[in-house]
Amino acid sequence: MVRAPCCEKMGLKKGPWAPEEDQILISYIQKNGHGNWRALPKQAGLLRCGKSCRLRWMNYLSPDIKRGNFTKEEEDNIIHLHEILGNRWSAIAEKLSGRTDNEIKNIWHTHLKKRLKSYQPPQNSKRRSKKINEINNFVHAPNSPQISSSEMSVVTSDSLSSIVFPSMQIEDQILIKQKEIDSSEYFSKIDESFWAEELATDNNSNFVTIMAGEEFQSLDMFNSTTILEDDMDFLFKFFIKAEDLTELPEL
DNA sequence: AATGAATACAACCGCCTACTA
DNA sequence: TTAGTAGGCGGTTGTATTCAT
Repeated sequence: MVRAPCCEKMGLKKGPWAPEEDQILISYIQKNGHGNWRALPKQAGLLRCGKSCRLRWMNYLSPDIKRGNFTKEEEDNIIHLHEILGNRWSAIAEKLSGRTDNEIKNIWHTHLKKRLKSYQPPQNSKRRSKKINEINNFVHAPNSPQISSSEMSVVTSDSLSSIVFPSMQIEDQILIKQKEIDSSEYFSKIDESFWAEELATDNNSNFVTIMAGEEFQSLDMFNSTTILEDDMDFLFKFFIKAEDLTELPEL
């Protein structure tokens, strides 16, 4: 099947939008809405293709769009969501009201990527692989310890309560969490010398609980008890974030 | 002041998916 | 079931602006 080009007709305008074109588009949509983007330019009297109109409205003209510079909080939100969602810009945009996927994509490429340059996850380290094996072996051991109710109460009653409720999606947990910490501080601190001391599973709820010193943090993130390399990346970063709240010793 | 490099961001391109006839 | 279409998405490009020399 051959897809027809967006702008079949010759003479349709491309490039930056003129203020007059913006005004025509705004007026038309305010009056008639935008049910059919393909038909819209003809009905509105614009020499643009429907796709171009849609893009202009969605990314620039819509009244729902928040203009102006990104706040520090918004930038932190993007960084954390990108850790979870990757380059799914529209999914990230859904979590940031008033910001478009295009805008978020742009700010990622121009600002935020650089901010994270200092953080390099320990990809191929022997220590890292060994630790993952240890953890997986531990998790699958028939006599894996169970989380006691007293341990769980520690998890859910202190400052970490917002990130451990099993009914919440992990993205929501992060969204709450990210409001409380400053990402620029901890990314530079990460190195592979910092790991959980022990790990235990709750077989009933698929919880993974990391124990470090006197503190316990629980992550409702695995549907299976196998910890994969990718999970570990996430777990690693997540744990570092949790560290900010629990005041673990300096690295 | 001139100019080349770097940056910012709006807009486009092409692919994918959902929907419909 | 299949072909065609519209809308949505992520990657990329083009151009205006800012910065550095």
